Amino acid sequence: MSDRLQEAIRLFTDVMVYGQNEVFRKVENELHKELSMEQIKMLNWLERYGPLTSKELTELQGGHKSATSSRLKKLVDKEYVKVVQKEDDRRVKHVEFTEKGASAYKEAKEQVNEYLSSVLEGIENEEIDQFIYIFSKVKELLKKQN
Amino acid sequence: MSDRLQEAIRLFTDVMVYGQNEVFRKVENELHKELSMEQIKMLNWLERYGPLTSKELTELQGGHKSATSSRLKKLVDKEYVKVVQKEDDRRVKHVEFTEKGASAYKEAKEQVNEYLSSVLEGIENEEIDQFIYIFSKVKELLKKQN
DNA sequence: TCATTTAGTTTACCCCCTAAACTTTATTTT
DNA sequence: AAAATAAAGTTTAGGGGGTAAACTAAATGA
Repeated sequence: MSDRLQEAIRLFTDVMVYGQNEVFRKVENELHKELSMEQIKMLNWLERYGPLTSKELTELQGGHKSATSSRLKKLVDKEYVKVVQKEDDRRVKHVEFTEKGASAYKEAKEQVNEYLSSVLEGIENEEIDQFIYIFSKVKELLKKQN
Repeated sequence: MSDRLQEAIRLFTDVMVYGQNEVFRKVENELHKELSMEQIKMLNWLERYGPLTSKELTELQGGHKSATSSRLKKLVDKEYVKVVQKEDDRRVKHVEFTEKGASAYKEAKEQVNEYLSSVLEGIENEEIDQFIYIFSKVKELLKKQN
C-alpha cells in the first residue's frame, strides 16, 4: 500500500479522534448539557423525516433496536418527544417532537453550529471548495460500507 | 455566514457521524472484540510515548482522571498492561505493556488499518494530496481548540 | 384456532463519562 | 518535628452509550 494512503489513514484517524474529543466532549459538557450527542442525532433524524417509528429510527441512526428503545425512553422522560400508537397496527409507535423538545433541539443545534463555525472558520475561502469536495467523497465512501 | 461554510459544517458533521457509526462500530463489534475503541486509543498513546503515568495518559487522551483510572483498571484486569510504582515517589505509577497486551494491540491496530485501507482506497490517486492537505488543516484547527 | 412473525421493551452485561470525595504519599509551612 | 497543603490516583454516585437474548403484545398466515 502506498505511503500516501498510509498518511491519509493516519490523518483520517486523527481527525476522527480529535473531532470526537473536541466536538463531542465540548457539546456534551459545555454547550448543551440537557442532551447527549446520540440524543441530538436522534432528534436530528426526527426533524428531517419525522414522525418516525422505532424501527425507522434504528435504521437511520444505526445500532441495535434496544439502544433506540432505551434512548427514546430517556427522551420521553425528559418530555422532549411523545410516542403515539398507530391506530391500525398497535405494535407500531410513531415518535414526534413535543414543543419542549423542538425548542431544546433547536437550541442545541444552534450551539453545535456556532461552535463548528468557529472551528471551521479557519478554513480559507479558497479551500472551502476543496473541503466540500473531499468531505463529500469521504462521506460517500463511509455510507458505501453497508 | 456563507452558505459554503454552512455546507462545510454539515459535511463535517456527517463525516464525523458516519465515521463513528461505521468505523467505531465496525472495530468494536466485528474486527476486535477484546478491546474497546477508547482502550485502543489509550494503548496507542502507550505505544508512542510509553511508559506513561496516569496523569500523562489523561493529558494525552483527554477526559477526567477517573475515566483514565477506570480504563486502566480494565486493561490491568485483562493483563494487557501492568502498573509499576515509581521508586522515589510512590504516588506515581507508570503503565507499560505486557507481552499479551502488545500482541493484542498490534493485532487490533492492523485490523483497524486494513479496514480503513479498504474504505479510503476509494480515494483516487490524484485526490490523495488534496485529502492529506485538507485533513491536516482540519486536524490543526481541532487541536487549536484547547 | 393455532403457529409464526413483527414491533418494541426488558434484562444482563459490557463500555463510556464527570465530579466530588476519599486514601496515600510527598512537599511546604510553621 | 509536626501540621497544613498539595499531588497522584482510586472510589463512589450518577449520568450516558451499546449488544444480544428473552420477553410481551399485536398482527398475519396457515
